Amino acid sequence: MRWTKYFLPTSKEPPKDAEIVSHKLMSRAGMIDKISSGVYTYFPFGYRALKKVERIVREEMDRTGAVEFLMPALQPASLWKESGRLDEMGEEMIRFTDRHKRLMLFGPTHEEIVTDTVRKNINSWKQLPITLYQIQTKFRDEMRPRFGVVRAREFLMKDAYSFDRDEKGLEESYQKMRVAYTRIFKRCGLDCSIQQADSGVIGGKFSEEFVAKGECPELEVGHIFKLGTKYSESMKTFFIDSSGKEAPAVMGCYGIGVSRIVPAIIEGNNDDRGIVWPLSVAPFSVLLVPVNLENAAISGVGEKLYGALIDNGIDALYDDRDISAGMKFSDGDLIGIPLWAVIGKKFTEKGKIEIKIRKENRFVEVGVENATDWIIDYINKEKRCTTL
RNA sequence: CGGGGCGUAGCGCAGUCCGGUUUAGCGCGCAUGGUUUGGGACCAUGAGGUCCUCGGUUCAAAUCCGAGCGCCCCGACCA
Repeated sequence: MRWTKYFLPTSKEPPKDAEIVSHKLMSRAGMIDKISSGVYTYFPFGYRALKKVERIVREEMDRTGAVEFLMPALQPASLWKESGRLDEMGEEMIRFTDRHKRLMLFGPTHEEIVTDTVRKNINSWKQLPITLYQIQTKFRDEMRPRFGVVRAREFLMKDAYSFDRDEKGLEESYQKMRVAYTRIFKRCGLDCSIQQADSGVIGGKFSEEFVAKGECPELEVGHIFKLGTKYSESMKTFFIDSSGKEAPAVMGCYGIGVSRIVPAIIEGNNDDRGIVWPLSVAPFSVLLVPVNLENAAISGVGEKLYGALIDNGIDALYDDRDISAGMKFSDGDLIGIPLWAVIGKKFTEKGKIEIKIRKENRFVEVGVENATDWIIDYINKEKRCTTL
């Protein structure tokens, strides 16, 4: 991507309402833009980070054998009446009456829908166990949104629901998810602890939450629940077991605040100059910095290197703006791309590209012809470390 | 939802107490021209405003009064 063709508005000053470092940096680095209290637009740079996280989540969920699908954000209140949660959820749930005077809501979570799906389509023990998941926008009318996208009223969530024949099966499904969660957060560069938690409105008998470390008092980035038969009993989700008797499916549900992971990563990966992305979730892997575009030799090599990186499938951002070197470096630090390839002084003096490793603040000089290979090697090496 | 604060150019703010030299300013950003080009450069010129909205007081309102809307902070709440 060429910076001049991209939409990446950076700024020196954080917005006045930003309190925590991740919120300040996400705003300054042109990742998000507040539209209303707790409601944000993801700008392209922020959206890329979100998609990187989403991909890791998806890969790890698929690895457990969970099956991806998509439920509606818009839901009829009637299903919630059935489960008994219509009154329980209160004002946090965004409700409205449609033109037919039917009470509708924007889903804050999806136990009711998925339970309905399973009761209509699964009736034998042979079809179990199954775990379904989706990555979708959730709506919660938080009393007090804050910390940027950390506690928003509209946010992206991965929610998974397991259905088992019995308690033993639930235990297995639950443990699979627990392992997957650990892998997901590790791959995202998050340092998480697992704590036993209150199950709240979701209910069930046991739950654990994954809490990311950082100055931010929130997060919690994931929460897994053993629901048991709370929903399957109230919503009559029964199957015929191997002895021919009717039994309620034993459920678990597992949430990850996908959009919350992004600020959590930044909380743990920044310095006084800006974000320091882990390679696994960085919006771009490489930042290409030609120091002076009016120097034909520099811009020539810049173009060549950019082309070579793109041809090799490396997601590179080419800073082709005609601005001072200082500005490029400052913006580069702010947006925190892991690898930089600087074409400047060392190039005009001795034909070397300077590769900066952002997190180590270390420079490596590489000959022009070796730069692409060096970068590819580095990226592959890092990938091996973080894929486990 | 209780308590507090704020709303003036794209962003950050001063001016509001004490109404009138204010043509409503400053910094950043933006545009044009020139000098620059390894850590947010400099000079010159310029564009950009329903002073949150509505109503009231007054000869006169960004400034005083009332209502509304929006945003933030503290608390309570939060799969």
